[in-house]
Order: sequence, then structure tokens, then C-alpha cells
Amino acid sequence: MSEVQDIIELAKRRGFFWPSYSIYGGVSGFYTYGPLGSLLKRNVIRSWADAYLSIGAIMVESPVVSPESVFRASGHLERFNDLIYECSRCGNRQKFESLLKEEEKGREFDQESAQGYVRERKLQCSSCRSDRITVKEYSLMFPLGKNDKAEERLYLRPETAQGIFLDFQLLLNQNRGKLPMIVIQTGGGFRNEVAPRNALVRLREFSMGEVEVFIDPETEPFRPDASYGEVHFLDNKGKVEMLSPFDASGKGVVRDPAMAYFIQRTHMLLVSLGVDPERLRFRQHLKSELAHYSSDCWDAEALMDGDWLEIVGIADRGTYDLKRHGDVSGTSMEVRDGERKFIPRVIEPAHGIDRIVMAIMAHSRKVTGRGYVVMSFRNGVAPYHVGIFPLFKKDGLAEIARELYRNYSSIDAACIYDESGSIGKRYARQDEAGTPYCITVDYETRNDKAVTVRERDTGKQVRISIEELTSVPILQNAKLAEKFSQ
RNA sequence: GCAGGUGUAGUGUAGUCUGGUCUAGCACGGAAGCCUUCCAAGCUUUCGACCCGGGUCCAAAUCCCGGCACCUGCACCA
Repeated sequence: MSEVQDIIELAKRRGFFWPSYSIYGGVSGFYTYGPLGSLLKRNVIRSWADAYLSIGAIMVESPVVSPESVFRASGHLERFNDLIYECSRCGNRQKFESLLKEEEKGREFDQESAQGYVRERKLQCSSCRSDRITVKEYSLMFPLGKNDKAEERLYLRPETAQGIFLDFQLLLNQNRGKLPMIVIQTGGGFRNEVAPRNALVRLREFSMGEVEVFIDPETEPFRPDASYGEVHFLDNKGKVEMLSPFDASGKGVVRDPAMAYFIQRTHMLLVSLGVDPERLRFRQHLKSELAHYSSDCWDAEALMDGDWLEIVGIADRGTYDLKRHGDVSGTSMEVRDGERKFIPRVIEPAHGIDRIVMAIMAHSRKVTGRGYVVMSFRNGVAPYHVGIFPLFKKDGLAEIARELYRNYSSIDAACIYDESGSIGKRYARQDEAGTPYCITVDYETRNDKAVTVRERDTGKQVRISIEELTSVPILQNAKLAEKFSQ
């Protein structure tokens, strides 16, 4: 089985995620996060948010449903409402535009007029020469309901970023007028993908963590740290280099120092979440694959099954979005600095949360010598921090363990109690859940008020008093850490 | 969306070609219990499936048609 197939199998079996709506036959592109997955995902989002809040970012939460005007201004509608034609003889599907003669391109069509045009000119399918051609609208945008009046049409947002641009002036005011300003937003995004695939890799409803960094173009407030280590770069000329972001910026591999800085931050975040640095690279987009709004883009890509998967896109959106919304809405997006007026430029690190979850799972999965699976999640993302068990249910051990669970859970909710099956089976269950520690109450506990703590990755066990254990969350327990390091 | 393949308990599978003792088998898993003084041990009991809808036939998990989902490739991918 492939890496992704292994993860999907584990995910269904252990409750990380599974396809949605299965009792009604399923709908492609939608997944439900189960008990473990929803905790894992929550931790990823929290780590992401904390990483940016800690450098002064502010957070915002805008609606998922947006009016058409937003996407007309942003360019999404134009870019993603393609007219296509479908040939009912050979099944070929192509852009309607490809049927037009050079001089006709640029002429405006809607579905009806395009269909009329096809009939009138007896246009033929370019692959089989049949004239059984139907013009259809194809859009990656999710429209809500139907409404003839453009100004009343609503869509699900394809990215959270627009919600930040729209309220730029309000946010800047909250930031007390200061640039640079970093605004973050997490939430759902919706794209009506043609072919959703590979579980969380390509979803039609997905979670994003977007960061919009607004910069005065005459300043350089962000520069990578000279001390940060090497990162795998692949530029748009196909050149692969191991460089620190600082050197990448210095040598001009990454032109913009702010871009290099956010590559560094992204690298730091992803590695701290559990993406394997050996299987992580930053790839510059080719000119031809740049989005309509961006002039440069570096993707963080994780290696899975021999393929590099985009998990974060760091785009230089320039002044495109603010300019567009300024022009179309008539609201000024300018910033004043004394006499000077300008529109800030924007660097956008956009994180695909679900894909990051997949990458973390794939890179954390270890198979032991005996063939058992251990998910070596970093402490910060593990769904549960600790499992609490009695060695046996009888002789009062379960009672002690349950009491320990009650007490411990009041200082750290990320714990789980289990008394079923053998002790080995319970350890194995928590290994698959990626729980870093397990606590076992045994016969000695009745006398010494101490328990055994077992470490997931090493299997190492140490003994510690219940009192010490319940006084501080296990991940912050210095005494315990000391015992394990001995 | 196209082409090809696949769809059996929570998971992995046997059975499908060649329709009938399939009252759908096995393993893992879940639950209850016994046993067990720390890494998926063993024993007992138990839970649980033929993707959905039509059709053919005396009879369909098995053959046919349609739908849905998944996989691979192509196309698409802000």
C-alpha cells in the first residue's frame, strides 16, 4: 500500500477522518474529521495562529458567504467562470474560447449567446468534428442558490483572504495605523473541484490559514535571520539549492527579503508541526503557473509517495487586491504617511490546513520492528497528551486510575482513560493515536502513591509520584522530563 | 469531466469468472467476562457487511443497465 493509502486506512480505523455522507452514498470532496483528527487539526490551527500572533499578527473572522461584487473585483469570477463546450459524441470538453477565431476572441458571451453562436456558425468539436456541441458554464466558485440580479448573488468564498482585504482600513485602524500589519484568518474555503482526490489532499470544502502581510513598499521591515539553518530551495529555473533563507535572499534566489523571511517562518512552523525537513522544499512557481494576482510565489511542498504536494503557498500579491477593491468599491485603500500616500504591498503565506494534517500524518508514521504503527506526533499537535490506565481492572487499581484521570484532566483535558484489554493493547492503541505518554497505575501505586509513565517513541518507563504528576500538565512537567533524560 | 479499474462488517480480505447447501467464511477490531504483576498473549460469549436503484432468472454478493463513491492516468488546480 502507498503512504497515502496507509494513512487513509489508519484514519478510518482510528478515527482521524473519513468520507462524509457515506450513508447516503457519499459526496466526493467532503471529509469528516473524527475524534482524533478533529483534535489534531485544532492543534495545527492553534500552532499556526500562535506562530503569527507571537510576531504581532492580529486575527479576524469574516463571513464564508460573500456577494458577487467581491469576486468580480478580486478577479475570481472572471477567472473561474469559464464557458466550456462539451461534445456529446466523443465526450471532449474544452474551453468555448478555443472555438473562436483569433479576431473574435475577447468578444463577450454568456451561455445562451455562445450556444446560439455555435448553432449559427455550425461549429465543430475540435477533436471529432461532430457538431453535437453543448455550451456549459464551468466554475470553481460555489454559487448559493439562483438569482438573476448580479448584485444579489451570493457565493461561498474560495479563499479567506478577501475578507481581510475588504476590511483593510478597519483593520489598519485597529492596528493603530501602523505598518507593517500582519492579519491572519482561518476558516473554510470552497472550490468546486472537478476531480477531488486523495482524501484531504483535494477537497471541495477545506480549511485554510491565511496570513496577509501589509508592507509599506518603501520599507523593508522583514529580513530573514542570519542564524537560521538551511532550507531546500527549487527556483523557477529548475535549480536546487540548500541555502539558509538569509543567503537565499542575499544571493537573489529569493528576490524579496520579506518573502525570504516568511519562507523561514513557514519552514520553522512546518517543522515544529512535524513535517520532516528532509521531505520539505520551497519551490518557486513558474511564470506560467502564477495566479492572476501574484507576481512571485514560493510553495512549501511536502514529499508524499514520491510526489511533492503543495501545503503552503507564499505569494507576492503586490498591490493587486487592495487596488482592485479600492477602484471597484470607491473606498480608498491608501495609507497616509505624512505627505506620502501609497497602497501597501502584500505578502501572503496561505496554509492548506488539511494538507498539512495529511503531511504531518504521513511524516509521523513509523512502523516498529514488529510491524506495529506508531504515530510520532510532536507534542504540540498530538490529539491526546497522555493515556491513563490501570494495570488491571481489579484489586482497586481501576478506582485509583479513574481518580487519577479525574484529577489530571482538570489541569490538562487532552488525556484519555482506558481500562479495556491488556496493558500492551492499550499502549498500542495510544501509539496509533500518537499519544506521547501513558500512565499506568499498578500494585505498587497502592503503597507508594507513584505511577509508571511510558514514553511513546522510546518505550522508556520512569516512575513518578501522583502528586508531582497532577500538579502540572505532563508536557510541561520538568521533573518528568528530567527523569526521562537520565 | 474523460478513459480504465474497483466497490463484501469499523479495518483488511475469501467468495463473483462458471448464479443455487452463502443460513456470506476468515483475520484484525469493538463490547462483556475469565485469566494475566507493563508493551496488540490466551480462553469464553457477543457485535457487525454483499454501495444504491432497476432488470434478467425458479433463484443474484455473483449476470445486465443506470446512479453514487473510491483508485490510476489524462485534463483541471486562484
